[in-house]
Amino acid sequence: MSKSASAGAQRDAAKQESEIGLGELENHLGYFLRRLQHWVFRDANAALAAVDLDVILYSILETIAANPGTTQIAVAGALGIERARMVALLDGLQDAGLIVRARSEQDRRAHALGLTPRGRIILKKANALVAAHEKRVARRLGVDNYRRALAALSQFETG
Amino acid sequence: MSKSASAGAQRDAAKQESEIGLGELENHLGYFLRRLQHWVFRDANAALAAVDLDVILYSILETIAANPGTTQIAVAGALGIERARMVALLDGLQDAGLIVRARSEQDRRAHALGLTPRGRIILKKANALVAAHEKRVARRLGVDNYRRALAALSQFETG
DNA sequence: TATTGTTATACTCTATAACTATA
DNA sequence: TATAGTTATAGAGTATAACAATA
Repeated sequence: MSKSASAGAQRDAAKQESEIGLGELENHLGYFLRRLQHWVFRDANAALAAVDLDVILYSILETIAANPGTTQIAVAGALGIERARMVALLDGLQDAGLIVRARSEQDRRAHALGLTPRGRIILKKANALVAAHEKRVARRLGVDNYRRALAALSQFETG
Repeated sequence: MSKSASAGAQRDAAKQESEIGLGELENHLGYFLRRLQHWVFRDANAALAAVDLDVILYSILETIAANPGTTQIAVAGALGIERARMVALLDGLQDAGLIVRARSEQDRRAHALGLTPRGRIILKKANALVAAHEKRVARRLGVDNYRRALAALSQFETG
């Protein structure tokens, strides 16, 4: 017998998946991107829950850390988030005491973003969790495939 | 001057992106997966709009074509879609006259899914549009990177 | 006039729970 | 008891449009 109903259901689902063909989808990068991303984000979000973050919030913190004093628009552009959505996300990070929004001196329309000391501590913990997650991804994909995928995908230019 | 306000805005956004660093994100596959997937899905959806489909609906049609008589659960499992959501998606395809739901003879709880003649015609057109899209992805990523990415990502096992 | 941050709205997607008919 | 399909609902994400302050 299986360890639990949920484990059994997962196994059955996997079995059914393997019995079904994908047709043309086998030749489409988008299908595999979506499939892998689904797993990667679930694993990363589960890991980051330990510091009350998710992938999006972590990415925002990391981007601010790498670009202190940057603006909401710049972070939104780098991460592909709508600037309208950034507001609520940054509100949350601010309420949690992880970031500060200061008036920019060069352009008083803009907010200069920065991490608080607490933000730096949480980000450091998050980076350790994400590094462990990244190792799981590499192991799951196969270390060689992981390296190839990272090398190939990182050369894609947005625009 | 730029060709239009929109083109100018895009260029400016790209410029700002290139001026911002990504920190640890540069080492994370998930970041690049999301970035590429964003572009790929937008391009594919734009292409499929010509036959009134999007990436999800196209994937469902292709999966049914590759597995005639398959069930809603099996398609949902293969594509990572919730079975609750499949209902409305299949309703749309059925209303458009592209698929049929028949009672399965082996298990009268299940629907045996199939394409209508019109569904086959539309899918054929969609496959041509998607093939052209796939070439754009390959050109944009670089043909070698594209091949490496497809080879690496396709070896990921879900479950 | 254009841009930054903000608010608001509508639509889509995700995650659940519960119901029905079957098994 | 469990599963296939369905309905309903709440939360998150996406896409837009509009406004105030500022450039």
